[in-house]
Amino acid sequence: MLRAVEPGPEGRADLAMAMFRIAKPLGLRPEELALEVAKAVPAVPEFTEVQADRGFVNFQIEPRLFAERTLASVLTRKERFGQGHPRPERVCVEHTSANPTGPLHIGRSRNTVIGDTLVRVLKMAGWSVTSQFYVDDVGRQAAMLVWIWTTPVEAWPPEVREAAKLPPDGKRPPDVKADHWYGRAYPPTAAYIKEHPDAARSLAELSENMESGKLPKEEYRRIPQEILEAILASLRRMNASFDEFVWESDFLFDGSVERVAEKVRTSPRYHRTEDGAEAVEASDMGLPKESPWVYFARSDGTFLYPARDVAYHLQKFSRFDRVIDILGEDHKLHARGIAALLDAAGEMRRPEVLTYGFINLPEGRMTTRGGRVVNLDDVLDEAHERAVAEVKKRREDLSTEEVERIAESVGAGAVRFHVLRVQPEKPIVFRWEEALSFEGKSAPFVQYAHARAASLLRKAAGSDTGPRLEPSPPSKADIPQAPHPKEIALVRALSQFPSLIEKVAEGRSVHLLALYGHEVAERLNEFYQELRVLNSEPEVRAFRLALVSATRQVLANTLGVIGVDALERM
RNA sequence: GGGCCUGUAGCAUAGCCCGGAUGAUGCACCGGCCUUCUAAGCCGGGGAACUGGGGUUCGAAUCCCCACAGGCCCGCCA
Repeated sequence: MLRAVEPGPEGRADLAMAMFRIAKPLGLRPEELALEVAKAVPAVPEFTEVQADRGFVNFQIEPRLFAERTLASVLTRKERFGQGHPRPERVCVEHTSANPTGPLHIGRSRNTVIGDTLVRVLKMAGWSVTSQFYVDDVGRQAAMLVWIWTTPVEAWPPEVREAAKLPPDGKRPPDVKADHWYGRAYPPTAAYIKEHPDAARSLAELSENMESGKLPKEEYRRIPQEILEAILASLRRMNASFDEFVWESDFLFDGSVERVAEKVRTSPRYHRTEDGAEAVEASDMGLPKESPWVYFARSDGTFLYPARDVAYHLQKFSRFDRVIDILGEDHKLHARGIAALLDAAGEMRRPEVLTYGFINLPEGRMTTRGGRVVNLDDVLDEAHERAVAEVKKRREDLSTEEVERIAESVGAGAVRFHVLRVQPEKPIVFRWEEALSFEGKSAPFVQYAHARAASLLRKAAGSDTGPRLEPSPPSKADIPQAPHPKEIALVRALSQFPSLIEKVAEGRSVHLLALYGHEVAERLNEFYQELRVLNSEPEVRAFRLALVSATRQVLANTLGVIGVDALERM
């Protein structure tokens, strides 16, 4: 694709056209063609200057008109600035879907940050979006939770009891969240079962009773449910939430898994091993040639996870036009297996799979069983604590409650922004100092710019404790003959928001939103440093107030899309 | 061994899909700026032949091939 007109280099041109490609077939020198073209462009009010420069045709945009149109658009559309036209398709975004066996670690939070941000940006772009969390309450790890926690603590295997480090009375202290509490026994139980075949057998039996419905689901969902609630509480701190929860076991009981299996058995891909295990052949769908099998049922007849996941996806396709899954890169191959099973089940549609790289620690990969994990809650708590110290350092006038509230927004925002700003496929090495940075490319930097703008607007309206001034769009007469370069740069940044939303929604490149937020904040800070607003000359005051108001709005919209609180003061 | 992804200043990143005009930003470093709108800020400076090697092109960080390095995966687990 040939992009005829593109942004020119900073300071030289607002828009530029390269002549090289066009010049060649015409047998002309690009430099000459540029001169010709520049001469031929008719004078329009949008451009102040059209010039040839070494094979490029450079355009300068008329700043007053540009400012007038941009500010009018922002100030009339307000929180809807950037909103795309409604689109008829329904989209489902499944993300996070963490097994409710313990607390979320920071690595898994990347799934949430990417997924929740994508949901927000797709909504802004005009899609109707439903977010789903797939709750795994089937299989070994779910059974393990039931197995250990329905047994009185005194009856636990001693090594499990010791490794779980429960208090002497074995009761959960009120300040310990359910995910952290139940999660304690999980790794030692897993280790114990590995060592003890008899335990493994009784676990398998329990698992079977769960799947067959002998054990009522209310019974075995109790603990996963509690853990899930606790996980959701942590996610809420990061402004992430879900529209729907889909329980894996439901597909077992409504017969949909069985129906999938029946369909698949008629497929040419279908394969049954000598032992009676069932699989599908998928060497043509990216599975390794050495083991092209996607197993969906064990030889004892019980179903494997892929069978349930396919049933789940068929349900998604029955309700949605587009299905997006956010997965860790370790699930890439499984996603191909699901695609193969969907194919065998006669479903031609495929989920769009977005994968992201792991968050590792400087000393290596995070492992729950090795005890080398950083929990999301710990990161959020630490972020909160550091933010409290920062806020107190600069604001002595605020109440304790307000300091707490601001610190929570700043801390959680910093964490979310830190994870968001990196292109998803890149691995991240988690370092505390970087994750909890409150300056530079960070959420607090953007929040700070928003708070500055908000403060200016309140003061312009009369009082720092009152409502913000809401200027109407400036008329051309209000706009200075020659706006300051800092003003133009700011207008230019604001004008890019709608097309950015479009681009991010289209390409699912959510990290660009964080970068854009930083960009706008930086432009505002530069403007703020150089030019006065409140006590400026009367001929520019109205324009600057409108510019500040528009900037605040765009910052608020950007922060809204990335899921970070836009603060009035900090 | 095979497959997918990544490799850009001391560190962390954007740009790569869709090739263009002196490679952008943050942290760190050096030097400035709080008696007027919040210094979580601003201004200035040093620091990169974009992992290496070939190729395509008027032009390559960007496209193609090879090599090297790192991440992830290759279960009748989920």
